[in-house]
Amino acid sequence: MAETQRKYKTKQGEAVSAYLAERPDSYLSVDEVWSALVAAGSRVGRSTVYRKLESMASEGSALKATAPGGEARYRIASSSATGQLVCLACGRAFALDCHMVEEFSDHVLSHHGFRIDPARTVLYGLCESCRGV
Amino acid sequence: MAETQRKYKTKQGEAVSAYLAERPDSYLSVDEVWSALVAAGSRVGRSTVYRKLESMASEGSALKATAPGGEARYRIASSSATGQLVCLACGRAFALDCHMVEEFSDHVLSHHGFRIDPARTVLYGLCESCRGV
DNA sequence: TACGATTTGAAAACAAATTTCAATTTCAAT
DNA sequence: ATTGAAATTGAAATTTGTTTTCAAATCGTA
Repeated sequence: MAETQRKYKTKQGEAVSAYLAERPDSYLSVDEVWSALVAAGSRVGRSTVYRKLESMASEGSALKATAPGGEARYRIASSSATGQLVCLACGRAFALDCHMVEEFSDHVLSHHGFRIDPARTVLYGLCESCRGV
Repeated sequence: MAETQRKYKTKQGEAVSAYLAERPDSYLSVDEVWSALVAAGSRVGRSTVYRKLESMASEGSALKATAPGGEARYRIASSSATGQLVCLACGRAFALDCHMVEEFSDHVLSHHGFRIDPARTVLYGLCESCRGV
């Protein structure tokens, strides 16, 4: 099991969360984060990036979406998005900022007895460019 | 790439879809299906179960949900449901039959440019009994 | 039945994520 | 500043889930 808390601040951990924070609306894969950091000169291991992103997700400071290919993607939690979209064609993830998300989940809760957790839910479909229009 | 069409009927393929049809409300992992079939006496390979479930999902006769754990789960496509609910606590799956699903996805398409595919989307959250009330 | 096309399945290949563990780093207490 | 216990790192190994390979078996049509 991955550790859920980290008590010491480290350069590597800071670099990861800083990089996520720089891209508030992108869902990034572990390797994207890792290779960007390495390209930028910080020497950090892949496993450290895995660990940091996972711990951010479990403490709520990052959102995690599992893309169709199977790899996890993360985005910083501070943005205002209410939902998560993943394109089945290109695999890219998008943040959805829409008042209807809350209306819809409220309705499902009151009328169907199920409390949707939007942070854990990924809406799959086709993004604008993959729809061919 | 997995084949998306199958032209010949085979015992193994029939066994897989028959087993899924026997459990209309369960999301089953590949290994659950495979070991149940083997336990029941039919000699079938794991790869065949993978292939058949994947082809059922892509032709629409099964629904695929990638669970938080990371492994894919499949359930037979049910006729009237407009959405799929999976409880994060107990793991059970529920069919959601709700007019707002269509309203919501229409809105996301027209206002946000993303066509949600409800058959491929699983809404995660807490079911009535796991909410403890 | 005979034939070409499809499917099977065991094993190998693959890919993403996790774990291992010795070396390093952090931070609080001197 | 120095110490040392606890936490973190990272390269490599391992695990886990899935896909591919390819020869053999099976399917369905002629």
